[in-house]
Amino acid sequence: MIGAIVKEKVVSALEGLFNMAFTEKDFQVNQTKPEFEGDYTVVLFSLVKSLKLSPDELGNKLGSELIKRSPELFTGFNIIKGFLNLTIAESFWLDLLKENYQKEEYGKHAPNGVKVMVEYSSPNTNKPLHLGHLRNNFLGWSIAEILKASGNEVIKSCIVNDRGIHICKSMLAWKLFSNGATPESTNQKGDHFVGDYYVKFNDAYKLEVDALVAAGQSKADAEKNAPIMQATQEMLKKWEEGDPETIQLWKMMNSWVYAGFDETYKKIGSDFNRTYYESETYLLGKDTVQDGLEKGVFFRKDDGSVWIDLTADGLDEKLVLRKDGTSVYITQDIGLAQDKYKEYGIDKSIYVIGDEQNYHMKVLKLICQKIGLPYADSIYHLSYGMVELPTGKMKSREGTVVDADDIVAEMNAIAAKHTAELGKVQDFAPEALNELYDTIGLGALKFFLLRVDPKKKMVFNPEESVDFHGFTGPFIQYTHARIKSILRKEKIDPAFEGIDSDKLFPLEKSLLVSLEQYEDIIAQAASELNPSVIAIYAFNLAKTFNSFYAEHSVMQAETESKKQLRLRIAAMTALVLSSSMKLLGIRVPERM
RNA sequence: GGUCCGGUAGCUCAGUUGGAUAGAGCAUCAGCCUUCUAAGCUGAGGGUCAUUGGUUCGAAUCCAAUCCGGAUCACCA
Repeated sequence: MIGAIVKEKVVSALEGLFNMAFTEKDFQVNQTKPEFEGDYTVVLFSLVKSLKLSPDELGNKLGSELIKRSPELFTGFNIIKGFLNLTIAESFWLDLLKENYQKEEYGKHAPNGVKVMVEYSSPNTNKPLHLGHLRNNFLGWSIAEILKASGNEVIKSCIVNDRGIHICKSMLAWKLFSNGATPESTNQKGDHFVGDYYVKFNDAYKLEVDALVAAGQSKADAEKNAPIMQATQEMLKKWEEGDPETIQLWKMMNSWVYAGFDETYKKIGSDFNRTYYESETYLLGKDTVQDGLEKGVFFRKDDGSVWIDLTADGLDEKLVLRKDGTSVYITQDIGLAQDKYKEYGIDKSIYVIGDEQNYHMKVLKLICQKIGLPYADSIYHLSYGMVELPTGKMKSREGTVVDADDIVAEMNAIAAKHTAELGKVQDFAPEALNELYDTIGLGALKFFLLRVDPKKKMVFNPEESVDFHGFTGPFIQYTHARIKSILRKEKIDPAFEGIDSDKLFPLEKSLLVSLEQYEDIIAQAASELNPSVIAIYAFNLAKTFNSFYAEHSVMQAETESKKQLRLRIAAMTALVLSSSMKLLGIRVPERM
């Protein structure tokens, strides 16, 4: 905000001085580096040339003019090597503090009337969630919150991949190997239970393939001819024909999985306003293809299959309907994109999907544009990188996946261990302790997965990643708890009026400058669709507060005025820490 | 091979869209708990920003080429 105000002021000062038009793009305004005096800096180089002045001359003119025009905002300036460093009036920072130190909604933007759908999570019903899914869920949830905070109306959606050959694999394995076992009978979480049968299928399949290869078949033939695979194909056919027995088995196993997912979602805090099931959407989009054929968007090949030619866009030809008239992956995505519009009238659509689908999403957007979907230009693929282990990629076949439920439980256990060692909350009741472990453990995990740029792949080291010191969630939570401890002991006097007369110490000022930026940070995170912007901001704010905390006492402040000032700064810092962590889906405790 | 993404300290990552002496955390070393919570604070060491060339007042950032890593280019989803 203040950055924008400074720019505005500079533009009008320049126009007044030189009697010509300027825009905010003609120069840059940055925060002044700590080693120089001042708060915000105008970079003069880009103006020097056109105005034919030396940087010093221009700086002096501009600096004086700014102070002359806005003495209430600018109180001083200096020029160093082409940089005009401006000092902002203390009253500006103090007013900001006075107005906002207890405003819950501080930093949030007014509604902008834009409706956006965020689709995320999108699980398969044949295996439990793993670490990669967690990154997806945390990203999606956080992006939705950030968009809300920046004024958008947000609909969180989820598409469940509940049909297809892979689902039939676990169904068949259950039929063959379970002897009627259920999650209840084995005391297992439903998604893990079903996931185990998916693994059992693959084991059995591999044995059959090996046997056929040993008997002289080629690998490709063996993979096709393995009896268990053929039985699976048969089952998929039955499912598509609506065979009651198959459908019933499918429903039963899905219900197990959903029960497991619900538990995990509840634990990690994911929720959705609208859930789509692929079993209900997989036939969508065929009409659109017919339509597009007539309009010439698609074309039919001799064998009857339907394609779109994207070579002009630098891509290939892409199939949208098989020769037998059945649809493919992209077909239903086209249909679903239209349904979303019909149901909600959305202006934007964000898909949180891994970067291995960059090509697919590019094709989807192009097709939506060509068939004239109203919001097609605002389809955005929030593409995120894989989560890898120090040993390399996670591979389910090699048992190197980090299971979501396991890692959440492990983080809780570590939180419990640290908390016990520190011994600060021994008076907590057991339920309160468990809640605290949840808050800290999950906070550490979420922060770890959200603090890096989504599009980058990341390494998760089970040993090092669970650190609770430094650039972590618990560090910020701890800072919040520290502040709350002060505020429990010393109350703010809301009627106190005499704060203005005091000169701010550098760390007091730094905190206020940081707090002032919160609104801009939300806007930046929303426009970049990047929660790490928030994470980095919250960390820096907490760090500044901790330095302040070590340097200055709140309760033993030099004067009553200083005490009231610092209490307000502390309260507002706690507020913004809590608010920004909430945008990441992370709770902050009162004590820890 | 085509397309896209990435390469910054021993490790994991920032770098405000071209600005001041490239910054954090972890790890290492040295200090700080009779004073508001030490999950903290202060300081030190650690860099050919993959390489080469170009653009200009000025490049980690923009352009070109090269090297390395990854993803993708299915009538799977």
